[in-house]
Amino acid sequence: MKSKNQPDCERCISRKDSLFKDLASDDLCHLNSHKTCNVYRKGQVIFYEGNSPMGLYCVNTGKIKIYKTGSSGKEQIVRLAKPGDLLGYRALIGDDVYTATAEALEDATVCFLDKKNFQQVIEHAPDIPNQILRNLCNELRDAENFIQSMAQKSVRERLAEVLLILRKKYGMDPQDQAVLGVTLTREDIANITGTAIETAIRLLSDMKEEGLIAFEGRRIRILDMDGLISVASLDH
Amino acid sequence: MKSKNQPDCERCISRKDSLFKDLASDDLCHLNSHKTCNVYRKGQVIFYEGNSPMGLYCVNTGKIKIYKTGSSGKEQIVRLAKPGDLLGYRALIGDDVYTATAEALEDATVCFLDKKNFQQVIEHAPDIPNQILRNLCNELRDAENFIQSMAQKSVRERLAEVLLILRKKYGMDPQDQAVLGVTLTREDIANITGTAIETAIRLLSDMKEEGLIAFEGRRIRILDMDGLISVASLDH
DNA sequence: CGACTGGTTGAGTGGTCTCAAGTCCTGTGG
DNA sequence: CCACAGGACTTGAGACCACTCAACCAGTCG
Repeated sequence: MKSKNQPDCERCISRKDSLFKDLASDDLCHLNSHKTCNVYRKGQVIFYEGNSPMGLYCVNTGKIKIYKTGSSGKEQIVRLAKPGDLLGYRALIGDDVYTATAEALEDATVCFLDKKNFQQVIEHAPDIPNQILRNLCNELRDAENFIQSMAQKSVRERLAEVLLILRKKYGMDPQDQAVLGVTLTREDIANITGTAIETAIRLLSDMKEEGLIAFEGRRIRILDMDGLISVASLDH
Repeated sequence: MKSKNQPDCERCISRKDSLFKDLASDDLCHLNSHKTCNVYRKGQVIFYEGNSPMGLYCVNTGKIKIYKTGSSGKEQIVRLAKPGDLLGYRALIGDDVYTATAEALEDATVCFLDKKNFQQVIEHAPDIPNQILRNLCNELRDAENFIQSMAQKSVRERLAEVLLILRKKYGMDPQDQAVLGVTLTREDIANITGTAIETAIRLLSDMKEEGLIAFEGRRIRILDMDGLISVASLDH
């Protein structure tokens, strides 16, 4: 899985979105020389729920899902990651095992920085913990919002909300600004929404009938953003 | 609402459970002289969802619920607090408004430290952000666990889980180690579990019939801990 | 060509919600 | 002291949303 050509952090296009965006040139060099970078094919796992963290992952390219597996075997996706996002720092900082599994939604390159070198990078860039702090605050807010949605909204509302979350997280297709910038299987969509596959399919079809969205293969075109927003919060 | 006798941080019994447990004596003095302490009666609100944070709250005595209000007016309790817990730091650090309301479940004293003094205390005790970081990690983990429960478990399972969470958070009655250390209304229990009041009551009654728990007024006695644990995760 | 994965639709069941009625308890005022 | 009001709690009945099971289709890959 080890890639031959290690990406250069200094030239990394996703770095501008990451915690390391303000790193000085020589610290960046240190980071660069101590990281290892791996390629994961679609469906491969970056780390498993229950395992101990050895370091920090940084997504270079590709999209990742982070999910928990229930006793019945059903996945619940609790977070999504894109280039520039860090993975596994909750367990690392909290001195905990991974409480979820990270899996590539599409072919991805993910850099790895071990615990010791992460500490060293932090010493050179003391603002990084602050940024992680803010990151965690946002994730906690999102998580609590989602708890409320799960508790109080119908599946239809949540499904519309999930489409809006996907848009916010991954943006739109650069070639076509009305098409979601991520393609997921129906199963993944159901596993974010927290519903059965069949229910997700039925409700997506309903939205298609209502002219809110359209399907183009696995891609989803948003036809009526305001309509989606209103379904996500007001109906019921 | 201002209390006459400001509690002394140096003697604060809840401080040993808080972020300030390792503060040096003179820093503690600074903290002490810059905080204000208020008494809230049962049902009174410490801060409201949507408002901007002015500082940090620290629970001295009493129990607090933190909840979000849905469009239908129904509360979803997303967190609980006890003496020693900090409130409002997510919004403060994340430079965000409060995304939930904090309300006293019983008469409570809550200290307040404004933003500026909080910064000063941090400068004197640089380990505090690290502790906040770890705190956030734990809260995020708990929140993600709860998302999974909401998504995949039946109300019955979640209700048993909530009883276990209450036990973990508030412990047992010091007078009687089999009785939960917190008394909530059925409505609050329903609002943590994410269900209707009537459903919560029905399922609690079922558990009583099954000999898992017993009611003593509003207090809940746990008769079969292992049984509860198995209901919380295995049944379905 | 089969096997397999992802997607779709139908039918039936049941868990959970809502509405409604009624009881119990506590505090308050006459 | 009693009557009453109001809040918390309980139970019943009916409706409906969402789940499960099952069958089937379309595309892909070896």
